[in-house]
Amino acid sequence: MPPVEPPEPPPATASKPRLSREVVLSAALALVDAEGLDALTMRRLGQELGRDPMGLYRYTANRAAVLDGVSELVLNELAIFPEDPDWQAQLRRIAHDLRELALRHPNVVPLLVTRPLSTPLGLRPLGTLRPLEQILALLIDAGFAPADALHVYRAYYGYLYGHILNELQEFIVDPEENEALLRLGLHRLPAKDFPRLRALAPVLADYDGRGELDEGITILLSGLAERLSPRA
Amino acid sequence: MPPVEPPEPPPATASKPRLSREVVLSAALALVDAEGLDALTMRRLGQELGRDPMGLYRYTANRAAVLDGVSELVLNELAIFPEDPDWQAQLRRIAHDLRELALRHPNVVPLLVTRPLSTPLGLRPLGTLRPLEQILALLIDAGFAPADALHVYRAYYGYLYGHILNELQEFIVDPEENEALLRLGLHRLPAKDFPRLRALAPVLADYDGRGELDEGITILLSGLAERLSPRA
DNA sequence: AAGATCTGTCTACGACGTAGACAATACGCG
DNA sequence: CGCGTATTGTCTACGTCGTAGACAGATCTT
Repeated sequence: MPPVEPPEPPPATASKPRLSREVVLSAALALVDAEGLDALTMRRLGQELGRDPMGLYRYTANRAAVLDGVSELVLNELAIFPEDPDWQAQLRRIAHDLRELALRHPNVVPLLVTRPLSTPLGLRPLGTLRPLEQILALLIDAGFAPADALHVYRAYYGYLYGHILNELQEFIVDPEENEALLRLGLHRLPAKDFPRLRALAPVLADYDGRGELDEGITILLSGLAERLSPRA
Repeated sequence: MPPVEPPEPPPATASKPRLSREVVLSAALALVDAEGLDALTMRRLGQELGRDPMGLYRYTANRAAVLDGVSELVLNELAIFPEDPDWQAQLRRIAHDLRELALRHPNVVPLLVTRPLSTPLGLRPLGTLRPLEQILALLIDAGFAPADALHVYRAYYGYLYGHILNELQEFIVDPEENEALLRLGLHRLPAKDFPRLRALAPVLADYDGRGELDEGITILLSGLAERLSPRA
C-alpha cells in the first residue's frame, strides 16, 4: 500500500500565492466573464482559487460586496481625462470606450446597471462614482456652470447607457450562428402580430453599434450645446 | 376535547379561489412591488397565495418564467396607438408614460432591463416585444422607410431607457429623509476626490425627472427628424 | 522565544429551486 | 346519475446556496 498522499489533489491551476482583495476580485471578474453572473458563487469562487470558500469572507463582506467589487474593477478600466479642453471630443471618446468595455465584459453590464438602483448615491463603491466626478470636472473646467454640467452629464450618460443596453440586447454571442439564430427566433413570432419586426430581420442582423452610437452622440451633443453652452 | 379542527389555519388573507397563470403572476408583481425582487421566491409566492409552492409549477415552468411574466404584465400597462399620425407627439407621450410606469414599479425595472440581455430577441415573451412592433408600426405608418424606423426606434428607446435608469438611480424611496440621506451619503465621500459631486448636493436633491426627459426627447426627436425624415 | 494578530479551514444551519410520487378534485359522457 | 379520465393540489426529498461560529495554523512584533 502506498503512503497516504499529502493533500495536494487540487485543481492543478496554481498553488497558493496568498489571498488578497485584488486577487479575489479579479478571479471573480474572470469567472463572470467566462461563465456569467450565475456562476459566481462563493463556493465556486473559492474553488477557482483553490481555497476554502469561507476564506473569501476575510476580504469581502459578502457576495453582494463581491459584485460591487467586480463593477468597480471594470469601471476602473475606463480612462477619463478631465483636463481635455475639447469636452465634446472627450465625451465622444469616452462613449466609444465605454461601449467597447461593455462588449468586452457583457456579463458585467447587468451589474453596472442594476446595482446602483439599490444603493443610494453616497453609499456606492467609490470606483463607480469616479466617472461621474471626472466628467463633471471635465464639463465645469470647460466652462459650464456646475448645475448645467450635471444636466449635460445626465443626458449624456443616460443616452450612453441606453445605447449600450440596446446594443447588447440584440447582441448574440456566437457570431457564426448569429443570423441563423436571429431568424430562427424571429420566425417563431406569430406573423399576424409582428409583421414589421419579422420583415426587419435582415436589417436587425447587421447592427452597426459603433456607428449608431456615434450618430446619437452627435445629435445629443449638438442639441445640448445649443441650449446650454460653456462660459455663457 | 373539541373535534379536530379542519385544516383551515392559513394566513387569513383569502381562501382558495382556484389558481391560474394570471393570479400567480399578479401576486408575483404585487410581491415584487411591495418587497423587491429578492422577496419573490417560489416558496414565498406560494405562501402569499395560501398554496403549496409546488403548485405554481403547474402554471409557470420555473422561477425565470415568473420573472418574465412579471415583465410582461408591467409592459402591458403601456398603451401605444400606432395609428396616431403625429409620431413625435406619440413618442413623447409614450416616453412619459413609460417613465411613470417605471416610477410606479421601480423594483421591476431591473427585470425589464436585464432579462432581454440574456434572451435572444425572438425568444422573449411576446408581451415585451409588443412595444417594439407597435412603435415600428407608428413610424412606418408615418412614412419612414422600415430601416429608418428601426434607427429612430433604437435611438429613442435607448435614450428613454437610459433616462429612466438614471433617474431611478438617484431616486431615494423615503421622500422625508430624501435630502438628509442624500447629503449624508455624499458627506461620506472623501472631499479631496469628489469635490464637484459634493458641491452639487443641493442640485442633485431636486431632480426634475419629467422635465429632463422631455428636454432630452425634444433634442433627440428634432435631431433625428433632421437627418431622417418621413416620406423622404 | 513568547505573545498577539492575521489567515485559512471545517462543520453546520436555514433557505432556496425543483424533481417525482401521490391524492384530491373537476369534468366529459354514458 | 355515476364512472373513468384529465386536471389541479400536496408532500417528501435532494442538491446547492450564503454565511455564522469555532478552531488551527501561520506570520509578525518585540
